[in-house]
Amino acid sequence: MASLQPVRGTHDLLPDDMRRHQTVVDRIRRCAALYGFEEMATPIFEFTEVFSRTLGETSDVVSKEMYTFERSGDHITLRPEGTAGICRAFISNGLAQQVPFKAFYQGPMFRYERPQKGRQRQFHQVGVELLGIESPQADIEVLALAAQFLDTLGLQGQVTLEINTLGDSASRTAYRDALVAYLMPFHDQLSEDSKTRLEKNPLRILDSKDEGDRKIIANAPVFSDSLNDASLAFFEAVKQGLDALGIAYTVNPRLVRGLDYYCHTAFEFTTTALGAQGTVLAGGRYDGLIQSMGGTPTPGIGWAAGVERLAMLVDGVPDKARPIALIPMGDAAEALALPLANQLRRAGLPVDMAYGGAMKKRMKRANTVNARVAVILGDDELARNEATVRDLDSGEQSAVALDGLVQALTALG
RNA sequence: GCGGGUAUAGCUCAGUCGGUUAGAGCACCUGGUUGUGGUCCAGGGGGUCGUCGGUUCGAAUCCGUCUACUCGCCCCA
Repeated sequence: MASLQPVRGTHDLLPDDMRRHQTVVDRIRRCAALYGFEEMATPIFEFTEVFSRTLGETSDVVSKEMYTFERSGDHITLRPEGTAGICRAFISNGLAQQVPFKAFYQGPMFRYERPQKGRQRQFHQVGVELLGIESPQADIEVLALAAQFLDTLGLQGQVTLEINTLGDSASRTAYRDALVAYLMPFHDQLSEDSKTRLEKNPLRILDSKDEGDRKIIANAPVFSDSLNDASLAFFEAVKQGLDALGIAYTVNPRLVRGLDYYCHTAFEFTTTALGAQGTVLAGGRYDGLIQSMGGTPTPGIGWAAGVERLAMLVDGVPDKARPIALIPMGDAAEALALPLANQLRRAGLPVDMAYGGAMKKRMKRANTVNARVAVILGDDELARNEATVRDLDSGEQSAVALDGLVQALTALG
Protein backbone atom coordinates (compact mmCIF):
# COMPACT_ATOMS: atom_id res chain seq x y z
CA MET A 1 0.00 0.00 0.00
CA ALA A 2 1.53 3.25 -1.13
CA SER A 3 -0.53 5.52 1.09
CA LEU A 4 -4.01 6.00 2.45
CA GLN A 5 -5.11 7.67 -0.73
CA PRO A 6 -7.26 5.64 -3.08
CA VAL A 7 -5.55 4.49 -6.27
CA ARG A 8 -5.32 7.27 -8.82
CA GLY A 9 -8.51 7.69 -10.77
CA THR A 10 -10.64 5.79 -8.26
CA HIS A 11 -13.08 7.27 -5.79
CA ASP A 12 -15.09 6.27 -2.78
CA LEU A 13 -18.82 6.58 -3.17
CA LEU A 14 -19.88 7.89 0.23
CA PRO A 15 -23.57 7.59 1.12
CA ASP A 16 -24.58 10.94 -0.40
CA ASP A 17 -22.70 10.18 -3.63
CA MET A 18 -24.14 6.71 -3.66
CA ARG A 19 -27.71 7.99 -3.41
CA ARG A 20 -27.10 10.19 -6.44
CA HIS A 21 -25.48 7.28 -8.25
CA GLN A 22 -28.34 4.93 -7.36
CA THR A 23 -30.88 7.43 -8.64
CA VAL A 24 -29.37 7.14 -12.11
CA VAL A 25 -29.29 3.35 -11.94
CA ASP A 26 -32.84 3.11 -10.59
CA ARG A 27 -34.20 5.25 -13.41
CA ILE A 28 -32.59 3.24 -16.19
CA ARG A 29 -33.62 0.00 -14.50
CA ARG A 30 -37.22 1.15 -14.57
CA CYS A 31 -37.04 2.44 -18.15
CA ALA A 32 -35.32 -0.70 -19.41
CA ALA A 33 -38.11 -2.81 -17.95
CA LEU A 34 -40.69 -0.75 -19.85
CA TYR A 35 -38.98 -1.68 -23.10
CA GLY A 36 -38.54 -5.33 -22.15
CA PHE A 37 -34.81 -5.23 -21.41
CA GLU A 38 -33.92 -7.54 -18.55
CA GLU A 39 -31.01 -6.92 -16.25
CA MET A 40 -28.07 -9.27 -16.40
CA ALA A 41 -24.47 -9.20 -15.28
CA THR A 42 -21.28 -10.52 -16.73
CA PRO A 43 -17.95 -10.84 -14.90
CA ILE A 44 -15.96 -7.65 -14.52
CA PHE A 45 -12.97 -9.43 -16.02
CA GLU A 46 -12.67 -11.55 -19.13
CA PHE A 47 -9.94 -13.16 -21.15
CA THR A 48 -8.04 -10.32 -22.80
CA GLU A 49 -8.94 -11.52 -26.30
CA VAL A 50 -12.62 -10.83 -25.62
CA PHE A 51 -11.77 -7.14 -25.73
CA SER A 52 -8.71 -6.97 -27.94
CA ARG A 53 -10.31 -8.82 -30.82
CA THR A 54 -13.65 -7.04 -30.72
CA LEU A 55 -12.70 -3.45 -30.01
CA GLY A 56 -9.88 -3.40 -32.53
CA GLU A 57 -6.19 -3.87 -31.80
CA THR A 58 -5.44 -0.31 -32.84
CA SER A 59 -8.17 1.37 -30.82
CA ASP A 60 -6.99 3.52 -27.94
CA VAL A 61 -8.92 1.44 -25.46
CA VAL A 62 -7.06 -1.72 -26.42
CA SER A 63 -3.67 -0.27 -27.22
CA LYS A 64 -3.17 1.78 -24.08
CA GLU A 65 -6.08 1.72 -21.65
CA MET A 66 -6.64 -1.88 -20.56
CA TYR A 67 -5.92 -3.17 -17.08
CA THR A 68 -4.41 -6.52 -17.96
CA PHE A 69 -2.74 -9.15 -15.81
CA GLU A 70 -1.64 -12.73 -16.08
CA ARG A 71 -2.63 -15.53 -13.75
CA SER A 72 -1.64 -19.17 -14.25
CA GLY A 73 -0.90 -18.41 -17.87
CA ASP A 74 -4.29 -16.83 -18.52
CA HIS A 75 -4.35 -13.28 -19.82
CA ILE A 76 -7.10 -11.43 -18.03
CA THR A 77 -8.41 -7.88 -18.49
CA LEU A 78 -10.71 -5.78 -16.33
CA ARG A 79 -13.57 -4.86 -18.63
CA PRO A 80 -13.19 -1.44 -20.27
CA GLU A 81 -16.75 -1.52 -21.64
CA GLY A 82 -19.82 -3.71 -21.49
CA THR A 83 -20.75 -4.80 -24.99
CA ALA A 84 -17.99 -7.34 -25.57
CA GLY A 85 -18.83 -9.19 -22.35
CA ILE A 86 -22.54 -9.32 -23.13
CA CYS A 87 -21.81 -10.68 -26.60
CA ARG A 88 -19.41 -13.25 -25.19
CA ALA A 89 -22.10 -14.34 -22.73
CA PHE A 90 -24.62 -14.48 -25.56
CA ILE A 91 -22.40 -16.96 -27.38
CA SER A 92 -21.25 -18.89 -24.28
CA ASN A 93 -24.82 -19.53 -23.20
CA GLY A 94 -26.20 -20.40 -26.62
CA LEU A 95 -28.64 -17.52 -26.53
CA ALA A 96 -28.85 -17.32 -30.32
CA GLN A 97 -31.90 -19.54 -29.80
CA GLN A 98 -33.59 -16.76 -27.88
CA VAL A 99 -33.42 -13.74 -30.15
CA PRO A 100 -34.47 -11.03 -29.93
CA PHE A 101 -32.32 -10.87 -26.83
CA LYS A 102 -32.68 -7.65 -24.85
CA ALA A 103 -30.27 -7.05 -22.00
CA PHE A 104 -29.67 -4.24 -19.55
CA TYR A 105 -26.52 -4.12 -17.44
CA GLN A 106 -24.82 -1.79 -15.00
CA GLY A 107 -21.56 -1.85 -13.15
CA PRO A 108 -17.95 -0.72 -12.97
CA MET A 109 -15.64 -0.41 -15.97
CA PHE A 110 -11.88 0.16 -15.97
CA ARG A 111 -9.70 2.20 -18.28
CA TYR A 112 -6.13 3.29 -17.65
CA GLU A 113 -6.54 6.92 -18.68
CA ARG A 114 -5.46 10.26 -17.36
CA PRO A 115 -8.19 11.23 -14.91
CA GLN A 116 -10.22 14.36 -15.46
CA LYS A 117 -13.57 15.61 -14.32
CA GLY A 118 -16.09 13.03 -15.49
CA ARG A 119 -13.34 10.58 -16.31
CA GLN A 120 -12.06 8.07 -13.79
CA ARG A 121 -10.06 4.90 -14.11
CA GLN A 122 -12.81 3.01 -12.40
CA PHE A 123 -16.14 4.37 -13.48
CA HIS A 124 -19.64 3.02 -13.89
CA GLN A 125 -21.79 2.47 -16.90
CA VAL A 126 -25.36 1.51 -17.52
CA GLY A 127 -26.11 0.06 -20.91
CA VAL A 128 -28.51 -1.90 -23.06
CA GLU A 129 -27.97 -4.34 -25.93
CA LEU A 130 -30.54 -5.64 -28.39
CA LEU A 131 -29.30 -8.71 -30.25
CA GLY A 132 -30.78 -10.48 -33.22
CA ILE A 133 -32.78 -7.79 -34.96
CA GLU A 134 -31.64 -6.58 -38.35
CA SER A 135 -34.44 -4.08 -38.81
CA PRO A 136 -34.06 -0.36 -38.07
CA GLN A 137 -36.94 -0.84 -35.64
CA ALA A 138 -34.31 -2.03 -33.20
CA ASP A 139 -32.30 1.17 -33.62
CA ILE A 140 -35.39 3.26 -33.06
CA GLU A 141 -36.47 1.34 -30.00
CA VAL A 142 -33.05 1.55 -28.41
CA LEU A 143 -32.84 5.29 -29.10
CA ALA A 144 -36.33 5.83 -27.73
CA LEU A 145 -35.28 4.06 -24.56
CA ALA A 146 -32.22 6.29 -24.28
CA ALA A 147 -34.30 9.43 -24.78
CA GLN A 148 -36.89 8.37 -22.21
CA PHE A 149 -34.17 7.50 -19.71
CA LEU A 150 -32.53 10.91 -20.06
CA ASP A 151 -35.92 12.63 -19.86
CA THR A 152 -36.68 10.75 -16.68
CA LEU A 153 -33.50 12.15 -15.21
CA GLY A 154 -34.72 15.63 -16.10
CA LEU A 155 -32.01 16.22 -18.70
CA GLN A 156 -34.17 16.99 -21.73
CA GLY A 157 -32.85 20.54 -22.06
CA GLN A 158 -29.26 19.67 -21.28
CA VAL A 159 -28.41 17.03 -23.86
CA THR A 160 -28.60 16.86 -27.61
CA LEU A 161 -28.72 13.78 -29.79
CA GLU A 162 -26.37 13.50 -32.74
CA ILE A 163 -26.64 10.63 -35.16
CA ASN A 164 -24.75 9.42 -38.19
CA THR A 165 -24.49 6.35 -40.31
CA LEU A 166 -21.33 4.41 -40.89
CA GLY A 167 -23.07 2.31 -43.54
CA ASP A 168 -22.68 -1.37 -44.11
CA SER A 169 -19.22 -2.82 -44.51
CA ALA A 170 -19.21 -2.42 -48.30
CA SER A 171 -20.08 1.27 -48.01
CA ARG A 172 -17.57 1.82 -45.26
CA THR A 173 -14.75 0.19 -47.18
CA ALA A 174 -15.59 2.23 -50.26
CA TYR A 175 -15.59 5.45 -48.25
CA ARG A 176 -12.45 4.61 -46.40
CA ASP A 177 -10.64 4.07 -49.69
CA ALA A 178 -11.97 7.33 -51.10
CA LEU A 179 -10.98 9.26 -48.00
CA VAL A 180 -7.47 7.83 -47.88
CA ALA A 181 -7.03 8.56 -51.60
CA TYR A 182 -8.07 12.17 -50.97
CA LEU A 183 -5.87 12.65 -47.92
CA MET A 184 -2.68 11.02 -49.17
CA PRO A 185 -1.52 14.06 -51.12
CA PHE A 186 -1.96 16.14 -47.94
CA HIS A 187 -0.07 13.66 -45.78
CA ASP A 188 2.74 16.03 -44.85
CA GLN A 189 0.35 18.83 -43.91
CA LEU A 190 -1.71 16.74 -41.50
CA SER A 191 -1.22 17.00 -37.74
CA GLU A 192 0.92 14.35 -36.12
CA ASP A 193 -2.16 12.74 -34.59
CA SER A 194 -3.86 12.58 -37.93
CA LYS A 195 -0.85 11.06 -39.64
CA THR A 196 -1.16 8.04 -37.38
CA ARG A 197 -4.94 8.08 -37.75
CA LEU A 198 -4.46 7.89 -41.51
CA GLU A 199 -2.97 4.46 -41.03
CA LYS A 200 -4.93 3.23 -38.05
CA ASN A 201 -8.41 4.70 -38.35
CA PRO A 202 -8.70 7.29 -41.12
CA LEU A 203 -12.36 8.00 -40.39
CA ARG A 204 -11.37 9.61 -37.14
CA ILE A 205 -9.55 12.37 -38.99
CA LEU A 206 -13.00 13.75 -39.79
CA ASP A 207 -13.40 14.50 -36.11
CA SER A 208 -10.01 16.22 -35.68
CA LYS A 209 -9.92 19.46 -33.72
CA ASP A 210 -6.69 20.60 -35.35
CA GLU A 211 -7.30 23.70 -37.46
CA GLY A 212 -5.02 22.65 -40.27
CA ASP A 213 -6.73 19.31 -40.43
CA ARG A 214 -10.13 20.92 -40.53
CA LYS A 215 -9.22 22.96 -43.59
CA ILE A 216 -8.12 19.86 -45.39
CA ILE A 217 -11.19 17.94 -44.28
CA ALA A 218 -13.52 20.67 -45.48
CA ASN A 219 -13.15 19.48 -49.09
CA ALA A 220 -12.92 15.78 -48.32
CA PRO A 221 -15.35 13.37 -49.95
CA VAL A 222 -18.62 13.11 -48.07
CA PHE A 223 -19.60 9.84 -46.50
CA SER A 224 -23.11 9.90 -47.90
CA ASP A 225 -21.72 9.77 -51.46
CA SER A 226 -20.22 6.37 -50.71
CA LEU A 227 -23.32 4.90 -49.12
CA ASN A 228 -25.03 2.23 -51.16
CA ASP A 229 -28.79 2.14 -51.52
CA ALA A 230 -29.32 -0.35 -48.72
CA SER A 231 -27.35 1.74 -46.25
CA LEU A 232 -29.13 4.94 -47.26
CA ALA A 233 -32.51 3.30 -46.89
CA PHE A 234 -31.59 1.99 -43.47
CA PHE A 235 -30.54 5.41 -42.24
CA GLU A 236 -33.69 6.98 -43.67
CA ALA A 237 -35.82 4.48 -41.79
CA VAL A 238 -34.07 5.27 -38.52
CA LYS A 239 -34.55 9.00 -39.00
CA GLN A 240 -38.20 8.58 -39.91
CA GLY A 241 -38.74 6.52 -36.81
CA LEU A 242 -37.20 9.22 -34.62
CA ASP A 243 -39.34 11.84 -36.33
CA ALA A 244 -42.45 9.76 -35.71
CA LEU A 245 -41.61 9.57 -32.01
CA GLY A 246 -40.83 13.27 -31.78
CA ILE A 247 -37.23 12.65 -30.74
CA ALA A 248 -35.07 15.60 -31.74
CA TYR A 249 -31.69 14.93 -33.33
CA THR A 250 -29.12 16.47 -35.60
CA VAL A 251 -27.26 14.52 -38.23
CA ASN A 252 -23.54 14.91 -37.69
CA PRO A 253 -21.71 13.49 -40.73
CA ARG A 254 -18.43 13.66 -38.83
CA LEU A 255 -19.59 11.53 -35.93
CA VAL A 256 -17.31 8.49 -35.96
CA ARG A 257 -17.07 6.09 -33.09
CA GLY A 258 -13.75 4.82 -31.83
CA LEU A 259 -14.44 1.13 -31.61
CA ASP A 260 -14.03 -1.01 -34.69
CA TYR A 261 -17.23 -2.98 -34.37
CA TYR A 262 -19.71 -0.25 -35.25
CA CYS A 263 -21.68 -0.04 -38.53
CA HIS A 264 -24.80 1.73 -39.74
CA THR A 265 -26.29 3.81 -36.93
CA ALA A 266 -23.89 5.65 -34.61
CA PHE A 267 -25.13 8.14 -32.03
CA GLU A 268 -24.15 10.25 -29.08
CA PHE A 269 -26.08 12.27 -26.56
CA THR A 270 -23.81 15.15 -25.59
CA THR A 271 -23.81 18.05 -23.17
CA THR A 272 -21.79 21.22 -22.90
CA ALA A 273 -21.96 21.16 -19.11
CA LEU A 274 -19.06 18.79 -18.49
CA GLY A 275 -16.16 20.46 -20.25
CA ALA A 276 -14.19 18.15 -22.48
CA GLN A 277 -16.21 15.11 -21.46
CA GLY A 278 -19.29 16.02 -23.45
CA THR A 279 -20.51 12.54 -24.27
CA VAL A 280 -22.98 11.26 -21.78
CA LEU A 281 -24.58 8.33 -23.60
CA ALA A 282 -23.40 6.77 -26.83
CA GLY A 283 -23.68 3.67 -28.92
CA GLY A 284 -24.48 2.21 -32.26
CA ARG A 285 -25.05 -0.86 -34.36
CA TYR A 286 -22.55 -3.71 -34.47
CA ASP A 287 -23.86 -6.31 -36.90
CA GLY A 288 -20.57 -8.12 -37.43
CA LEU A 289 -19.45 -8.39 -33.84
CA ILE A 290 -20.98 -11.70 -32.75
CA GLN A 291 -19.77 -13.42 -35.88
CA SER A 292 -16.27 -12.04 -35.48
CA MET A 293 -16.20 -13.55 -31.99
CA GLY A 294 -17.10 -16.96 -33.39
CA GLY A 295 -20.87 -16.99 -32.87
CA THR A 296 -23.60 -17.47 -35.41
CA PRO A 297 -24.02 -14.23 -37.34
CA THR A 298 -26.27 -12.03 -35.22
CA PRO A 299 -26.89 -8.32 -35.67
CA GLY A 300 -26.84 -6.10 -32.61
CA ILE A 301 -27.28 -2.56 -31.39
CA GLY A 302 -26.83 -0.94 -28.02
CA TRP A 303 -25.55 1.96 -26.02
CA ALA A 304 -23.83 2.75 -22.77
CA ALA A 305 -24.00 5.78 -20.51
CA GLY A 306 -21.57 7.01 -17.86
CA VAL A 307 -23.19 6.99 -14.45
CA GLU A 308 -20.78 9.53 -12.92
CA ARG A 309 -21.31 11.93 -15.81
CA LEU A 310 -25.08 11.64 -15.56
CA ALA A 311 -24.97 11.95 -11.78
CA MET A 312 -23.15 15.27 -12.13
CA LEU A 313 -25.92 16.61 -14.35
CA VAL A 314 -28.88 15.46 -12.29
CA ASP A 315 -30.38 17.60 -9.64
CA GLY A 316 -33.34 16.84 -7.48
CA VAL A 317 -31.93 13.65 -6.05
CA PRO A 318 -34.56 12.33 -3.65
CA ASP A 319 -33.91 12.89 0.04
CA LYS A 320 -33.20 9.93 2.23
CA ALA A 321 -36.11 8.42 4.11
CA ARG A 322 -36.96 10.23 7.34
CA PRO A 323 -36.75 7.86 10.29
CA ILE A 324 -38.61 7.78 13.56
CA ALA A 325 -36.28 8.62 16.45
CA LEU A 326 -36.86 6.49 19.51
CA ILE A 327 -35.74 8.19 22.70
CA PRO A 328 -35.94 6.01 25.80
CA MET A 329 -35.01 7.55 29.15
CA GLY A 330 -33.99 5.20 31.91
CA ASP A 331 -33.52 1.47 32.23
CA ALA A 332 -37.19 0.51 32.08
CA ALA A 333 -37.69 2.52 28.92
CA GLU A 334 -34.51 1.14 27.32
CA ALA A 335 -35.81 -2.36 27.92
CA LEU A 336 -39.05 -1.47 26.22
CA ALA A 337 -37.50 0.48 23.36
CA LEU A 338 -35.56 -2.38 21.87
CA PRO A 339 -38.58 -4.58 21.10
CA LEU A 340 -40.54 -1.49 20.09
CA ALA A 341 -37.88 -0.52 17.55
CA ASN A 342 -37.96 -4.06 16.28
CA GLN A 343 -41.73 -3.98 15.94
CA LEU A 344 -41.67 -0.68 14.03
CA ARG A 345 -38.94 -1.88 11.69
CA ARG A 346 -40.80 -5.09 11.00
CA ALA A 347 -43.79 -2.93 10.17
CA GLY A 348 -41.62 -1.24 7.53
CA LEU A 349 -40.87 1.99 9.36
CA PRO A 350 -37.28 3.25 9.53
CA VAL A 351 -36.17 3.74 13.12
CA ASP A 352 -33.14 5.53 14.46
CA MET A 353 -32.16 4.98 18.07
CA ALA A 354 -29.08 6.57 19.55
CA TYR A 355 -26.83 4.13 21.34
CA GLY A 356 -26.67 6.17 24.51
CA GLY A 357 -26.42 9.64 25.89
CA ALA A 358 -28.56 12.23 27.56
CA MET A 359 -31.90 13.28 26.16
CA LYS A 360 -30.52 16.49 24.75
CA LYS A 361 -27.90 14.58 22.84
CA ARG A 362 -30.48 12.14 21.54
CA MET A 363 -32.79 14.92 20.41
CA LYS A 364 -29.88 16.50 18.62
CA ARG A 365 -29.17 13.26 16.88
CA ALA A 366 -32.85 12.95 15.91
CA ASN A 367 -32.42 16.31 14.26
CA THR A 368 -29.25 15.43 12.37
CA VAL A 369 -30.77 12.25 10.96
CA ASN A 370 -33.73 14.41 9.87
CA ALA A 371 -36.22 12.35 11.87
CA ARG A 372 -39.85 13.09 11.28
CA VAL A 373 -40.94 12.50 14.86
CA ALA A 374 -39.28 11.72 18.15
CA VAL A 375 -40.92 9.10 20.31
CA ILE A 376 -40.03 9.86 23.91
CA LEU A 377 -40.35 7.10 26.48
CA GLY A 378 -39.70 8.05 30.09
CA ASP A 379 -40.89 6.99 33.50
CA ASP A 380 -43.86 9.39 33.35
CA GLU A 381 -45.02 7.98 30.04
CA LEU A 382 -44.50 4.37 31.08
CA ALA A 383 -46.56 4.90 34.22
CA ARG A 384 -49.47 5.87 31.96
CA ASN A 385 -48.71 3.26 29.28
CA GLU A 386 -48.08 6.07 26.82
CA ALA A 387 -45.35 7.59 24.72
CA THR A 388 -44.79 11.25 23.93
CA VAL A 389 -44.69 11.77 20.17
CA ARG A 390 -43.03 15.00 19.14
CA ASP A 391 -43.34 16.29 15.60
CA LEU A 392 -39.86 17.62 14.89
CA ASP A 393 -41.00 20.03 12.19
CA SER A 394 -43.78 21.75 14.14
CA GLY A 395 -42.57 21.05 17.66
CA GLU A 396 -46.01 19.84 18.68
CA GLN A 397 -46.21 16.98 21.14
CA SER A 398 -48.97 14.59 21.99
CA ALA A 399 -49.44 11.52 24.15
CA VAL A 400 -50.11 8.24 22.34
CA ALA A 401 -51.12 4.98 24.02
CA LEU A 402 -48.38 2.37 23.70
CA ASP A 403 -50.66 -0.28 22.23
CA GLY A 404 -51.68 2.10 19.44
CA LEU A 405 -48.20 3.42 18.74
CA VAL A 406 -47.27 1.30 15.73
CA GLN A 407 -50.57 2.11 14.09
CA ALA A 408 -50.28 5.82 14.82
CA LEU A 409 -46.74 6.02 13.46
CA THR A 410 -47.65 3.98 10.39
CA ALA A 411 -50.45 6.44 9.72
CA LEU A 412 -47.88 9.23 9.35
CA GLY A 413 -47.01 7.64 6.00
C1' G B 1 1.09 9.58 -23.17
C1' C B 2 1.60 15.50 -23.89
C1' G B 3 0.87 20.82 -22.04
C1' G B 4 -1.10 24.53 -18.17
C1' G B 5 -3.06 25.45 -13.04
C1' U B 6 -3.68 24.07 -7.91
C1' A B 7 -2.51 21.63 -2.92
C1' U B 8 -3.23 25.48 4.52
C1' A B 9 -8.43 22.02 10.07
C1' G B 10 -13.61 17.06 8.32
C1' C B 11 -15.58 21.07 4.35
C1' U B 12 -15.09 26.13 1.88
C1' C B 13 -11.15 29.37 2.12
C1' A B 14 -7.87 33.86 4.30
C1' G B 15 -2.63 34.17 5.50
C1' U B 16 0.76 41.13 3.63
C1' C B 17 7.71 41.99 1.92
C1' G B 18 10.30 35.33 4.06
C1' G B 19 9.89 36.87 10.66
C1' U B 20 8.87 34.33 16.19
C1' U B 21 2.44 30.94 19.18
C1' A B 22 -0.96 29.65 11.40
C1' G B 23 -6.51 32.10 11.20
C1' A B 24 -12.07 32.57 9.81
C1' G B 25 -16.86 30.53 8.56
C1' C B 26 -19.37 25.91 8.51
C1' A B 27 -19.14 21.13 10.95
C1' C B 28 -17.84 18.56 15.67
C1' C B 29 -17.58 18.38 21.38
C1' U B 30 -18.95 20.66 26.33
C1' G B 31 -21.82 24.02 29.18
C1' G B 32 -25.94 27.73 29.68
C1' U B 33 -31.19 23.83 30.06
C1' U B 34 -31.06 16.92 36.03
C1' G B 35 -36.84 15.06 30.35
C1' U B 36 -36.66 18.38 24.69
C1' G B 37 -33.56 19.13 18.78
C1' G B 38 -33.49 22.71 14.82
C1' U B 39 -32.31 29.54 16.94
C1' C B 40 -29.06 32.10 20.51
C1' C B 41 -24.78 32.76 24.06
C1' A B 42 -20.06 31.05 26.30
C1' G B 43 -16.11 27.74 26.04
C1' G B 44 -13.27 23.59 23.74
C1' G B 45 -10.88 19.87 20.55
C1' G B 46 -8.88 19.46 15.77
C1' G B 47 -2.94 21.27 11.43
C1' U B 48 3.93 17.38 9.96
C1' C B 49 0.66 24.21 5.88
C1' G B 50 0.28 17.33 0.16
C1' U B 51 5.72 14.63 -0.09
C1' C B 52 10.89 14.68 -0.01
C1' G B 53 14.94 17.77 -0.65
C1' G B 54 17.35 22.76 -1.36
C1' U B 55 18.23 28.26 -0.42
C1' U B 56 18.19 31.21 4.26
C1' C B 57 19.91 33.31 10.82
C1' G B 58 14.67 32.08 9.89
C1' A B 59 10.12 28.92 4.91
C1' A B 60 2.88 27.89 4.75
C1' U B 61 5.52 31.88 1.88
C1' C B 62 11.33 31.28 -2.60
C1' C B 63 13.51 26.96 -5.80
C1' G B 64 13.56 21.70 -7.29
C1' U B 65 11.21 16.76 -6.88
C1' C B 66 7.42 13.30 -6.37
C1' U B 67 2.16 12.44 -5.52
C1' A B 68 -2.84 13.79 -5.99
C1' C B 69 -6.51 16.86 -7.93
C1' U B 70 -7.94 20.12 -11.87
C1' C B 71 -8.27 22.42 -17.11
C1' G B 72 -7.03 21.36 -22.16
C1' C B 73 -4.98 17.65 -26.04
C1' C B 74 -5.36 12.40 -27.40
C1' C B 75 -9.41 9.26 -26.60
C1' C B 76 -13.88 8.11 -24.48
C1' A B 77 -19.28 7.03 -20.98
